[in-house]
Amino acid sequence: MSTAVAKIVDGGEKALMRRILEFFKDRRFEPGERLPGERVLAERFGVGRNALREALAALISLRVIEARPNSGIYLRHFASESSFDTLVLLSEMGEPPSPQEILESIEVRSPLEREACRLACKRCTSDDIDALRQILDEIDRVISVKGNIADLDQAFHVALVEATHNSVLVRVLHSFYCLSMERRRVYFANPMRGQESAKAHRQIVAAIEKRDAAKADRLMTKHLDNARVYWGVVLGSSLDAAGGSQPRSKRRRPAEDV
Amino acid sequence: MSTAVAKIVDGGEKALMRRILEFFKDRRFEPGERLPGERVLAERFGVGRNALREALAALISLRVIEARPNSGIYLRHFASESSFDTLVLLSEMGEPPSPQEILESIEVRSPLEREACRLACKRCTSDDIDALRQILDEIDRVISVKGNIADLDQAFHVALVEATHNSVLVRVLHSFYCLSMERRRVYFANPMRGQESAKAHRQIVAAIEKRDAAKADRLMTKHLDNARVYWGVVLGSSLDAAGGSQPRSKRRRPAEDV
DNA sequence: ATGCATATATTGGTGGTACCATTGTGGTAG
DNA sequence: CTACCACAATGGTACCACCAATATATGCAT
Repeated sequence: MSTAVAKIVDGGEKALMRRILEFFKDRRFEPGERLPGERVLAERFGVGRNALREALAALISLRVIEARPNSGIYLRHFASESSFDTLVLLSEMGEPPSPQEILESIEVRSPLEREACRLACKRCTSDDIDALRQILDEIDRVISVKGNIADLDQAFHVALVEATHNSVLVRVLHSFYCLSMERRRVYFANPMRGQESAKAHRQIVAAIEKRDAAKADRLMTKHLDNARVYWGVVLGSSLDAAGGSQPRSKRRRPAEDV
Repeated sequence: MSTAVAKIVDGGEKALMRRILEFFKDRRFEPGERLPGERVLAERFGVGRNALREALAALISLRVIEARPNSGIYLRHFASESSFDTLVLLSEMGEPPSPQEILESIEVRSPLEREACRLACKRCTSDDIDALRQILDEIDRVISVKGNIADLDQAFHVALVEATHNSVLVRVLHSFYCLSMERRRVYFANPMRGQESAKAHRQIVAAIEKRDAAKADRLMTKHLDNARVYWGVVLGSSLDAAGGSQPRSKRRRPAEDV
């Protein structure tokens, strides 16, 4: 859905933001460096100062740049200061994350989702469980007609994290889900993965319902590990052994574990 | 620093964004609801359409609203869809997070920082260690003159997470650090806490240097627990028993299970 | 009364201009 | 060399006119 929305909005601001960010990369602007004035930039990109300022406002809100009145626009430290949602926005406007960023994202998601499982075990209500079960049923239905459960998979994970009743965690993980939406769609193009996923989901929900945090954690770890390994292989990375989960005794390649 | 920067930028867009968000709250807009047109909003807030659109562009980039051409502006689902950085931006413009959000943030930070410790043990370079030690020395210097180490504390945590060489993790945690900057300053107003913190930092760095992930994790857990308990007490919450980590007496090892 | 076609109003998107307050700079007078 | 002042450049803001697309209203013809 977020993609569909993005398509709607796309015609506007975001294309310009992308061009601006590419401009930064091309020109090798250093963090802290002052970049051309608004009027110059507007002319350079062939847009009015108005449209440019809107794009800059968005970039400011994402902490990519900062504007100092009567001085200029300055590039912030890119990798560390700019918000994670910069990546989300970029991916929404068609700039796919790099393989590196994908694997890094999975690495960050894992401990968060595991924490979500543990918290859900502590705090979930029967309503939360109902919501999860409803999504599980819907997933089964879609699987039975060989549909793509990408959206429902995200809905499940959202519902799960909402069961933690921690709105900050919901927001953070929601950003991750948006970031990986395209990849999720590819992943679930294979219906078999949908079945695997559905099975794991049911087990996780059952563990949460029984308030068995250890089991829920273990199941989620395994569940996420599948995706991590999959993308590690697909992207041909060597990061796989450095994933977000701790050695679960077996299934760990000591190959490059430190 | 981010606060200082915010002060510089403050005069501009952000005040308007805050007013808009307050307007949403006051009017009890429901998610998905269409809100007044740009021209109406501009007049309502007594600003030009231009300034309003810049604020909207920022809110769009944070996924608080979405604009559909030839249709209107629509409010997105607030708690789950809007980005975590919305909170960061709000705090930068003087809207402090609620106690609830503070404790929730700590709850999310904890597993991330623990993961950062583990990853740093695997991947940190001697340069990373040097950077950390340099900050530690600087912290000692400031403590010796009874200064406030809030900024340095953040620098330490940033340097630590940078030692993971995971840029996504850096971005996410950086957002958290920005969000809690004001509180950190309050916390370290008491020099004793600075000393406690410095000691814990040294132990953590030592553990990381020895690649002892279990110990680093344990130390970080304890370190964060101090802050969690502190803020739980200060904010008078009952959430403390539900925090991201277990009671210290239980001495959890890295990923074990719980 | 119905139904289709046209006109109108409204939407967000964009470019342009003029102006403000502030600041940095550079030249000039002392 | 210093002090002062004028000027240029900055981002911040407002207002305007227009566009393309849409939803709504209108009106005409059947």
